[in-house]
Amino acid sequence: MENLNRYAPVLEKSPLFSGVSRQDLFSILGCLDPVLKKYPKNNYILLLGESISHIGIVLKGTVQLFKESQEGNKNILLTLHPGELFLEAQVCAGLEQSGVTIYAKTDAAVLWIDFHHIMKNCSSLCGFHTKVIENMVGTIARKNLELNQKLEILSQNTIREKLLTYLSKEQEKQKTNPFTIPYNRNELAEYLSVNRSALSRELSALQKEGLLTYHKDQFQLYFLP
Amino acid sequence: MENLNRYAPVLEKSPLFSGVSRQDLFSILGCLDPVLKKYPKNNYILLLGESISHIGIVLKGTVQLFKESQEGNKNILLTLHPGELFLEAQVCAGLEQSGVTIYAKTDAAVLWIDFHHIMKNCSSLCGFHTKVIENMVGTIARKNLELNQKLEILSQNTIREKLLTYLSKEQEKQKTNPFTIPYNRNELAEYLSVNRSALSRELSALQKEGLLTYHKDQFQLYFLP
DNA sequence: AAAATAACGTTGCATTTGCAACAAAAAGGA
DNA sequence: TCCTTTTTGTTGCAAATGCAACGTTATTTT
Repeated sequence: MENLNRYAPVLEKSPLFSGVSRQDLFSILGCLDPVLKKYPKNNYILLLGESISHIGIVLKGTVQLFKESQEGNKNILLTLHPGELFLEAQVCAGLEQSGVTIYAKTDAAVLWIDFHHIMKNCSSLCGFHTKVIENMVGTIARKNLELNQKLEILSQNTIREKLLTYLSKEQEKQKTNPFTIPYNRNELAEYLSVNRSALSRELSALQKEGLLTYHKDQFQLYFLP
Repeated sequence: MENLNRYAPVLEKSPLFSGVSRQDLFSILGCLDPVLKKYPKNNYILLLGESISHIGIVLKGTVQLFKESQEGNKNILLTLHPGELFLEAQVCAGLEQSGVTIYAKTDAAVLWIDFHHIMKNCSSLCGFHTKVIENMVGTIARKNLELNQKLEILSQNTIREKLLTYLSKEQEKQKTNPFTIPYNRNELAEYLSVNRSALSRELSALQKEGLLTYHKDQFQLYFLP
């Protein structure tokens, strides 16, 4: 548990513990029986098909979720940063095996918490537990809305429309106009499920037409979303 | 509350109350302070932008969720039947205004339950509450996985792959081999976000190649998923 | 039954996209 | 600094897709 002290700032700002004071945080953690694990850069955290019973909290580093097809193609589903949860939907839905692959893009640390420990009220800490459960529901619900947004992007039928939909949403989220996206070209192409060179082609066409400018992962839009 | 008696069978089989006996059901309902409302055929249940604080349970009729674009195009997101929940993700995520329009396709009845009443344990009924909360989390989490499945389908890059992915999943779900899909061609094309005639073209190609046979909404697969 | 409507399949053509190969630019290492 | 590796842009070509128009088959209505 002492090891966890250094991650207290991350845990405090984690959506799972939002609204919980640092003191209460450690009371709750003592009750949730969490497991801290560390993963070196470019190592797998969880493989497709492995059994799952715990939800994960990223404490350090960048963690990516992939969907692998039988042919071995990898498709980025999510990129996670410290404080964020993963596997919570699968575990809460009662899945027993992972349908995704999880990967440490940088050196990473993950806190694993058994789902049943979260849902079962222990007698002494009901108040805290209620808050944690509420936070977990909220987290899953927000992820739900995010998935809906990605569906909206992927259901556009041209690369141009996918790009404009994605960039608009990203710009609205960040509320600044030159803004930075969290993907390089390859990753963006994977995220949008399109060919990388076709994506580059479309980007320069959009720039030529004056709809936007970009450099690397910096974008500026010249149209109203 | 008496009015609710006639809807007990629907409520019992609703995912929100699964595993709850009829007796307990009414205890819980007394504590959740639900509001029953009826809507005539072809009337709006909720407009875009209206404030939301309650989750809905369809008690009777067919209810449709629409996404409206700025241009006014309406896009069916979901068609709901008795027992099913709606707005649960939006409300649990803390959204205060609706991003969708909801509509009574037939005469309908809806039970509205304040989200905060679900999450706040009342002193006397903790056991029931825990079950209801668990059900709600599970429902949102499963919807989450469904969205992930649709994302997997839409992230395939050819119509052929989208079709085969969709049909495989549908076949596995139904576990019978000549099986029936819930869409006609137009709806299937919309679901897969592809052109209808291109879809037909691909279907007959697949049939010609012996991978499957079909007639209307009946499909039979000749490959192992 | 006849007529009208809707659903589905087919096809030619224009556009979009994927693919591959290569060039240019940027980043990282020795 | 120089060299290597990675990232990004460019382009020709083939394949896939959207689009539109039309014919056929099912379904519904009168």
